[in-house]
Amino acid sequence: MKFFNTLTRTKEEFVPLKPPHVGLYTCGPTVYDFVHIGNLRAFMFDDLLRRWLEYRGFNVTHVMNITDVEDRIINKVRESGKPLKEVTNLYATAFLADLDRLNVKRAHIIPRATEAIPGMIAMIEKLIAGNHAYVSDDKCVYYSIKSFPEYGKLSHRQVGDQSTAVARIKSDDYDKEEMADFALWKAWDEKDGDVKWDSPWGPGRPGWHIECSAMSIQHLGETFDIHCGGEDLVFPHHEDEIAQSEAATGKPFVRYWLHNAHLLVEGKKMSKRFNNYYALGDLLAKGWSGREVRYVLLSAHYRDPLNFTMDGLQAARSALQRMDEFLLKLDANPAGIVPDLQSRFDAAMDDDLNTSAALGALFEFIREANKRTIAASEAAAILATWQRIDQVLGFGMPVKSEAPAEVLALVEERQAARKAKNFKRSDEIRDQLAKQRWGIEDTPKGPRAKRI
RNA sequence: GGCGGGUUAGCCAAGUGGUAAGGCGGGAGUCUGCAAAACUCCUAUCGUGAGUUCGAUUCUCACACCCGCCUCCA
Repeated sequence: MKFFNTLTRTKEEFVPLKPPHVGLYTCGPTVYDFVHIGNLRAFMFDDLLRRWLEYRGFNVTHVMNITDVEDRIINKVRESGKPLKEVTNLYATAFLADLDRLNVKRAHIIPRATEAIPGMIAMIEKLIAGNHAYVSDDKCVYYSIKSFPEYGKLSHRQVGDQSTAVARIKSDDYDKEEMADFALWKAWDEKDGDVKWDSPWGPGRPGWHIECSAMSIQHLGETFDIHCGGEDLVFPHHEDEIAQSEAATGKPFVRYWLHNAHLLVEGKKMSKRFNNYYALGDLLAKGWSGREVRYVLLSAHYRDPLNFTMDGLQAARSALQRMDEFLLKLDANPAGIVPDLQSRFDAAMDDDLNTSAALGALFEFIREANKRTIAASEAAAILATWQRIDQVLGFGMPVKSEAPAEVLALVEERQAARKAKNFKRSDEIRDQLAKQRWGIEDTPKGPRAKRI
């Protein structure tokens, strides 16, 4: 099993620290608004990775944080006049519901930043004691980049490089020793209202990066296996996490860093301005299912930009119908050869989670299987394999819809009309059933009613 | 300006130093009373230019366009 590690920029064989255990930390949302389809791609990727590890027999501990204190949240609190908890609970609850609708597995542990502040303070104290951080005149605490020579190893950039934007930009807001230094603790300000916690440096709130260091270490240990996030988090967020964590513990922080690419919507950067900004709820309101969204999000490799389109959703709907059709008929029909479905699927996924190739293997299998008559014993084997694979893809197995008695009566009536060569009547009945979303297939074994 | 990613058929999207998976859509058939489902065939010289090579879509170098990061955005 190989994964592309951002740290080394190469595909590496994955070997956990303590097999079969795997510690997995994935960056969760900042709950200041409903998540959008781009955010969801990241969480889908986390889910895929976690499912693949479990499929491969690893015992995964999956931790995903919820960031419930941050500038934009504070803005929301101020604008709405509602307490912090109320604002963050609203969006956190909606977020988890979105995950459910996409059939994303819940992380085993979902810590919230505001519940982990003592741990963050302890870590900051450790950093100050080790001369990796300093308290400024404005009562903020900053991390000193120059105290960590390896800073930049994840994002592969040189700090202090005059060509970087960071070096060019002037900061009037904060009292940092060096531009690239980042806040570990932000002193309370009037505009923060009630949002504040006591600390050895006075009231304030934690900086953004420290929460992930504190919470991941608390739940997974000082060195753990995998840390994920969107590619935008590589710098500065994850770079800063490394700096804080390794300076505080003196140990390597994360062994494999995996980052997913962003997506485009209808070929363009997603933006409210382009009218192509979608939350999951927007798509569901248009009649798409979570399953269809899931399919689209899994159809491209996670490290490539994905073009999310309405046409793509339609294509996903058709593709899923093809799968369902195959599976639903399987027990009645059944398998020549269950060729290398499993091995091809496994090989594709082992190669840095190549879902496109994995889906390709599935469809090639469907075509081969559809060509032949399948014995019942083989049908059972196929279904068992498919169910195993679906533990990873998470589309769910199709459920046969049982037609109600009145539909079945019409089906029989139509069949009688056909026997009597009364095709006008039989077509009428078919049209009538179609209006009730029931389709008919005339098979050698007789008519089959199916949901359409 | 720095770093990174991308550019494959109408759309989406894998992949390989020896002329390119899969899905969707479209066209033509088989089957069917007609359909549906399924199956068969057709639907790409892999952004542009040059180089390396017996041979490149795949390697190298330019160029173009797109995208991400470079001040807390997945």
